[in-house]
Amino acid sequence: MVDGARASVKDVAAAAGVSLGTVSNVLNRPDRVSASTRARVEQAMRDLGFVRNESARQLRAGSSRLLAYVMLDVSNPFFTDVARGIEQATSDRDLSLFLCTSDNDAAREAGHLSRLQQQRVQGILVTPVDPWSPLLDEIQRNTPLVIVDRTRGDQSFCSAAADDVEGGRLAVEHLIDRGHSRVAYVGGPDTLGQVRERLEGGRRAWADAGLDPDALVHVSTAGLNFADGRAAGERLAGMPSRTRPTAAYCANDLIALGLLQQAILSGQRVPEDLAIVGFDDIDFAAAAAVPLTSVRQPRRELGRAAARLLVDEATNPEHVHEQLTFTPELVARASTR
Amino acid sequence: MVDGARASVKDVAAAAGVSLGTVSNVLNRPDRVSASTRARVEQAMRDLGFVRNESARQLRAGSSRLLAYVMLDVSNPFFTDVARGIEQATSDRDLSLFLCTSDNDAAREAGHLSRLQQQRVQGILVTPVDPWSPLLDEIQRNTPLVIVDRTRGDQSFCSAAADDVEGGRLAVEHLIDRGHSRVAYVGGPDTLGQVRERLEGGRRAWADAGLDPDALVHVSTAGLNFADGRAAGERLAGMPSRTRPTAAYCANDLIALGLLQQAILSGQRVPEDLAIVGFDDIDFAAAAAVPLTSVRQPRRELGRAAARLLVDEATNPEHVHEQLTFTPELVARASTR
DNA sequence: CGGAGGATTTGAAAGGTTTCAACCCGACGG
DNA sequence: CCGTCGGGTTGAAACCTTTCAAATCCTCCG
Repeated sequence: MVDGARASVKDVAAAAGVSLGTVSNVLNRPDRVSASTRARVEQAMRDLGFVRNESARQLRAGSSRLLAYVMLDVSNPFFTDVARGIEQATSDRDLSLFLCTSDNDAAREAGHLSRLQQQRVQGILVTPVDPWSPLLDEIQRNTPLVIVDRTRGDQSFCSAAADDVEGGRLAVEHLIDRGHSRVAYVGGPDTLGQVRERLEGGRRAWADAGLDPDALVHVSTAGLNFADGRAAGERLAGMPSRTRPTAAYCANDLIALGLLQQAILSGQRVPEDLAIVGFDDIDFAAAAAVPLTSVRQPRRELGRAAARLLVDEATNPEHVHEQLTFTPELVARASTR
Repeated sequence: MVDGARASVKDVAAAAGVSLGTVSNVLNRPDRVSASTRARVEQAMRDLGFVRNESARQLRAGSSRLLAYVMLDVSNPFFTDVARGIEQATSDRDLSLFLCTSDNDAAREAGHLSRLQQQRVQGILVTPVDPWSPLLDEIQRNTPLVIVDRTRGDQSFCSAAADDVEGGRLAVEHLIDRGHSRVAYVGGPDTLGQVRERLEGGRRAWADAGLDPDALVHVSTAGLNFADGRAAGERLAGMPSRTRPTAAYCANDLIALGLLQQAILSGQRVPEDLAIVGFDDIDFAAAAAVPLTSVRQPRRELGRAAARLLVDEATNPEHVHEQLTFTPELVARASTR
């Protein structure tokens, strides 16, 4: 209805013929102002196209209704599902959620974290590139922060994550049950704690079954994407058939799907020639042409729980850090049947 | 290094023994302050753990360095790819990008838009639930706004989108070339302009080839997801084989993938029994077990272009709205071969 | 008709930063 | 030795809201 310069409460007050305080009351405690005045003020707001200036509000009131989730990789459906879980838990409480993406880059992550801190957001959820980064401690001095899908061993942060060791155990036990005795673990880089833990769990199951440790080979990949899975598939296919693993346990579903595609392209049958287990159970896993056996993490629930922890940390003065661990679950499908 | 109460410029000034204005200069025009003073101030900042209050900065300075993209559906890789394109274009200019997700819900979209407006973000990119919503016009009165992956017919907004009619034509021409004469268009709901346009293009190709209009059947779905694709697959499979289409052209890749899976599960061979064409060419399309023929949209480029338009709208006083249209391209793969 | 008490409304102060005109001071030219 | 110049520095004003104690208005009771 109007031009460039934005109307302020003052303008609205003038237009409605009331004082500044009354306009603010209409905005924040509408019950305290008489119906007729309120109507007049609201009309004036519409006429002038008034939009509350959140910066000023926040500056004075000192609180923001903003949460943020700094995600590692938007392109991985696992993280977008977690984000939806978070959103579910926050929309009830009329908090709004902003998503940022670090794209696995520590510098970008740092940039986002520091901007969020400057914005004085209520709290931050983050799946960090490196959970041990001292930057996280620094942020937490001012801003509630919860780690998602990762943990530190100590009690220094709230976190919500799945038990990766247990997940690895489930995956490999399943393959052992299916009679496999030469298995590849496909994943990397080893700098990721998660990649190591998922392997560790697998190794334990392997050892418990009394199998030859050397028959569980680690095929290391550069990252955790599709393309990495395909590349690993080629390497696997290149192995002499005597020593070639009959099953692959992958550090996540993207890798598993890449591997699956490569296997099919090169004429292998899944699961007869190569059984495949993924990790995360993203929707695309069930929907793959050979539906993928995968270790399911409760992604939505992970997000919801993390959001709850954050809200508690932000609002409850007696908050103590809590490390939630979710138990994963094996979903058997055609790729190992 | 310190406790609850946050240090302000004033505290820093006191600690460093300088005036308030000098601290601000260190922050904003470091060249104007002598090296020794600057060092002293910076040390004080570190000691006190000073974090600039962005609300106050923005309130006074009047400008924010924030952009936001309100996306329709985080779970659709198409949109996350667009988001990455946007991010590419913005990170150069030290703008930071926040992502919001409307999840196809007009009310949530409205909430996000209005909050962003209140935050006085520099500009908003949005893939709206309904491009004709008057809310968009209202927002644009105050805040630069660019429509992504949709357009209005008129000149009222900047937008960047692909030519959906042309895409539909490509898809159907391809199927005609492959000898199909009974084709299903799978997609919905029809309230989406995009769903209609992609069909429209297909119809034109169909008509140009002089084929019977009734042989291009519209299998309508409730939404554009995986599950919708599977459901459509079941309906297709239930048709008597005489009239059953030999090919499906899907409104997007998620539907196509769902359909593909359903087809394979029910024992059909793709493409022999059912050829499938998708739309968008998301990464999962190429990686499906039967790699999917799809109409590629330049997703990253779409994002980048939209971001450029937005920056221009936000900074160039002589800005005129521009509607960018990208030409899609057919990528033929095994699912139609 | 006076006054009590509750419902409304008012207006100034405060919140942390940036901006900008004014000020200070040492150096340099004359 | 004076005047000027310019780099550094200062401090008050301004940005827009919210908050809160104080003022005002009404209604009702005695």
